Amino acid sequence: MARRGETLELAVLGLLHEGPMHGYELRKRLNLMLGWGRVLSYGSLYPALKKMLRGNLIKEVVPSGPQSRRQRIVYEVTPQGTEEFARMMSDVGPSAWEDDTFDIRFRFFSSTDMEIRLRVLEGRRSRLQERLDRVQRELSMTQAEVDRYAAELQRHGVESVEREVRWLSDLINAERGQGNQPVLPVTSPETPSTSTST
Amino acid sequence: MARRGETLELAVLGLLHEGPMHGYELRKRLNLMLGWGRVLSYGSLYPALKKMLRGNLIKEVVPSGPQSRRQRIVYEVTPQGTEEFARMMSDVGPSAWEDDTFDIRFRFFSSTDMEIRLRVLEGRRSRLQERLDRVQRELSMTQAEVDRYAAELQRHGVESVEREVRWLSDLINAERGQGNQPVLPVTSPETPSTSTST
DNA sequence: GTTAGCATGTAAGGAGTTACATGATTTT
DNA sequence: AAAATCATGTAACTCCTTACATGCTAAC
Repeated sequence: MARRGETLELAVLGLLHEGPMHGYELRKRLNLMLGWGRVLSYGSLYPALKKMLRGNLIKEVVPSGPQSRRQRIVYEVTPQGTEEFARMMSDVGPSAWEDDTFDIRFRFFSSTDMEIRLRVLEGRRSRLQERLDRVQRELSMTQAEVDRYAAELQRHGVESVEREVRWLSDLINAERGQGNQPVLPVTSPETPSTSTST
Repeated sequence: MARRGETLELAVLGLLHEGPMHGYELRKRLNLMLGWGRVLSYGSLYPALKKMLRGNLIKEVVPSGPQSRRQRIVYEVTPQGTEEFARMMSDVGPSAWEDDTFDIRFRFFSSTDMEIRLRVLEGRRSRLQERLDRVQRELSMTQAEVDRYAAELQRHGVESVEREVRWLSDLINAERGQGNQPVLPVTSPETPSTSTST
């Protein structure tokens, strides 16, 4: 059911699976992936880490060297953490193709199997398709007086979403054709606007 | 200084300037513009309307017809509301080119003059450019082991932001060349990836 | 040795969601 | 007349940010 707030946990567990890290470092990496603009504050991160410590998902690493270079607290994943991460990744509910969550799941796709990946990609795609349909429908009703800038914003928005749909479709094909072709997914030099008229 | 939370107020005032509306209707329109996926809950909207009522930014409209078709409460903007809206729109601070806020400001660009519009567009553009630079810089450092999916996500992200930068540039040019050309801004069939190497 | 930036943390508060609760109007 | 959906509202809670507070370590 993926309660809200698992997003950060998922991201942290994913990153820690790539190696032990301290909070400050985690934040830097999270900021690179989280929503492309947002920055995560310490006020969110540290309490979350504390909570995960209490839940035994992660544990503090005792630095092996003699002089410990104390102060920074390095975390690593516990077996329970690994289990929980796997559970979260394979728990494909509607929230998995939400804007925020999708990126994080995608980022850690290597940790799941193709079946899950396909379900997430396809879920995301139909979610976007729904949005397009909804806007298109809504647009044909309000048609009357349209502000110039409002219209331009709609146009650009629709185009962006259509673009992401194409991206997802390419990825889905790549996953399906996996084994035959080189799996480097796409980088198509922009599909030349395959008529998207109503 | 645009305190956070003015976003919704701005959107509501903007919409109400296009005509009186009741809350339910407002929500529908807000959902079409707000963040392209998010839906605004009543738990946000109605308290916000109450607050704006108290602040005299909007007022209830007494339905003119004889049988009032009661139940829905139609709002319209007060002179103070118009004033406040103008103030907000011309208050161009860093928050004006934040993801959420930018779209709403753009949506109501018709209500401001070119000077403001240009400042918002240019601000947004440099904000995006900063992001790109930051990622590019960060990317050259972490270069080591890159996960396939992580890399693909980065690639797609960078491409999307670059795309938006081009869009903004076109709009800026359209604003500047305003009066000469027909101002319908662009719809360029995808600039063929002008090398964005370091 | 002092400034700059690394590193961790907490408390208060904002903005919005969920869930709940209710009643009117339109459709079937 | 029942069901659907329009329409408004409130209370509790969640997630996150801001602002504050503190100490270590590296550079100059």
